[in-house]
Amino acid sequence: MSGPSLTPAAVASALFDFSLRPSQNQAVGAVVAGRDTLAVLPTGSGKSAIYQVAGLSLGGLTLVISPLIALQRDQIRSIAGRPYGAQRPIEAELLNSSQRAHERQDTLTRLARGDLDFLFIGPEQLTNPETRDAVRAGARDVGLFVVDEAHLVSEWGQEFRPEYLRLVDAIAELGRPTILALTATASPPVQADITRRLGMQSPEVIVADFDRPNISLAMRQTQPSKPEARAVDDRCVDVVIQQETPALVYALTHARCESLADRLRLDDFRTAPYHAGLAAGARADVQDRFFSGRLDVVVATSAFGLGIDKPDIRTVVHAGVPSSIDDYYQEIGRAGRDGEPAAAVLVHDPRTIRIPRSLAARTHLGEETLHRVVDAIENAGGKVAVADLVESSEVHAHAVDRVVNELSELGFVSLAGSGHQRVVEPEQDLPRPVDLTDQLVALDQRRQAVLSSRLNAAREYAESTRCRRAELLAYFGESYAPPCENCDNDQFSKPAAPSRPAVTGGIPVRHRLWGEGQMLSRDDHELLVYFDSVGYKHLTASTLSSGILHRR
DNA sequence: CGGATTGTTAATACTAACAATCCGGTGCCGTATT
Repeated sequence: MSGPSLTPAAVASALFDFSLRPSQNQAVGAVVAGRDTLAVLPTGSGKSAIYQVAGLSLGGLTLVISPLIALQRDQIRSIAGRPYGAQRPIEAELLNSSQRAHERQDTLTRLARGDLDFLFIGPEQLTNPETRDAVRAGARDVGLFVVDEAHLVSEWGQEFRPEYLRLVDAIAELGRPTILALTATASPPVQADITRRLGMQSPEVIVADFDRPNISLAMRQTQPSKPEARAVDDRCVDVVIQQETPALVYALTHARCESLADRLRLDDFRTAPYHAGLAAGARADVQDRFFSGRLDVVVATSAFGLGIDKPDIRTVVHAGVPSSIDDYYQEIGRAGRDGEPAAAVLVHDPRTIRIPRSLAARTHLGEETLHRVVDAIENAGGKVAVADLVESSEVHAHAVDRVVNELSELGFVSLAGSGHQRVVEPEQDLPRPVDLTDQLVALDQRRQAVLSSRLNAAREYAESTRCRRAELLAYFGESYAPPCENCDNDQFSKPAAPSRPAVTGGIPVRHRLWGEGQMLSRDDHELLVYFDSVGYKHLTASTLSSGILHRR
C-alpha cells in the first residue's frame, strides 16, 4: 500500500533501534534509486533489513521469493504487525500449498486490493495462474521484487526447482519492478549467473568481505586400508571427540547420517541424524533439540542448511568432500556465528568423491532425449504446448522442461504462459534439427565440464598443502596474503608481512582455447580462472605473459 | 546407469585378472487417502 514515502533513514530508525551498516545502506540506497541490486553479505549482517527498509521506503508491494515455507514463516514473524513511526502496522502475508482454502483466499483478496506491504512466496507460486493474477491485480504498485537466497537461482534452477529460471518471466509480467537479489555466498561466476538469469540490468553488485577469521580450517585423511564407510566414520568420530560441541557433521548420504549418528551415540554424544528421508515431525524435533542445547551433534545432509542460524556452533565436520567449494563454504559458514573461535574440519577420503560425482552425472541429458524433443518441436511446426511435447516425444515431462529451458536459454524458442500450460514458440529462423541438437549437446557438455571442475576444485582444496584460507578466498575472487595462522597447513609456517589486499572480484579475461572467463586470483606462479566453457582452471602465470590469456 | 569397491579365483606365496556388488541430495506442488 503506497503510503507517504519515507526516507530510508527514517524507516530504518522507526523499525530498528540501531542504524544500518555501510553495506546495508549501500544496498538500500541503490534499490531506492531504482537500481537492480545483488547483495552478497554474510549471514547475520541483516540481509532482511535491506528489503524491509527499501521496500517500505519505496512503498507499494514488496514481493519476496523465498525457497522454504519454514523460511517464509520466520520472515513473516520478524516483520508482520510491527508498527513503524506514525504509520499503521506492517501488513505481511505468505502464500503456499500448506494453507487452508479460506486463508489462501483471504490473502489473495487482500493482495488484489493492494493492502499488503510484503508477500512471501516460493517461485512455484508464480506458476499458479490464480496467484499470478492476484499479484498482477495488486501489481499496480509492486515496488520491489526480492529474491532471497539468490544463489539457488544458479544452483537449484537447473533441474531441481526449475521455476527459479522462470522468475525472469514473472518479473517482466509485473512491469519490471526493481530487483533485489540477496545471498550469503556467491563466487564471481555464480554472481554473474544470478544477475543474468534474473535479467538484472546493469546491476549494482555489493560484495562484503568473505573471510571468517574465527573459523579454523583443517583436513584430516582417512585410513585407506579400511573400507570407505568405515574409514570415514572412524575419522569423523575422532574429530568430533577432539573438537568442541555443539557440532554439525555433514554427511553425503542418508545412510552415512544414520551410521555416523549411531557411532557417536556409542561415545555418549547426544546425537541425532537429520535428512530429507525423515518425517517432518522428527526433523522439527531435531532442530528444536539442537537449538535449545539438548543435542551435542547433528549428523545431517545438505537438507540441514537454509534458515539454520544457531550462533554457538563450535565445529562443522564434513564426512567427505561436497559438490563444490560454494557448498563447502556455505556449510562451514554456519560455525561460529557468535564470533568466538570455531573449527571447520574436512574429513577427506578420495573414494567418497564418487557420490557428488554420481549426483552431477545424473543431470546429464542423453542425446536421444534431446533428439526426440527437438523433433517433436520441429514436427509441431509452430507454437506448441509443453504438455503436447511430452506426449509426442514420449520423453518424461521433467526432461522436456529442461530441454525447453535450454532452448530458450540458447535463444531458439520463447516461452509463454506458466506451469503446465506453458507454450513454446520457436523463433523464425530456427536452425535445422540436427544443428539444434548439436548445440544442445554442446551446452550439456559445457555444463558437465563446469560441474566436474567445481567438484575438482573442492577436491583440490582438500588436498592442498597451501594456506587454506588463501585457497578458499581465491575461489571467491578475494586475494589474501597467507599465512592465516589458523589452518592446518599454516601451523609450521612463518608469519609474513601483514598485508591485506582489497577484494579483487573477477577480472574479465579471454583464453585462446577456452574463450571468455573471469580471473579469480593470481600470484607470482599461478592463476585461477573460471571459464564459461570448461569451468575452473589453474594456469601458470606465464599464460598471461605469453598472451594465451589476456584481459578483455 | 556407471564406475568404483569389494570379493573370488587361479596359481603358488605374492599378484593379477575378472566378476559380483553396491549406491546415489536439496522442496515445492496438488490430489487422493484416512
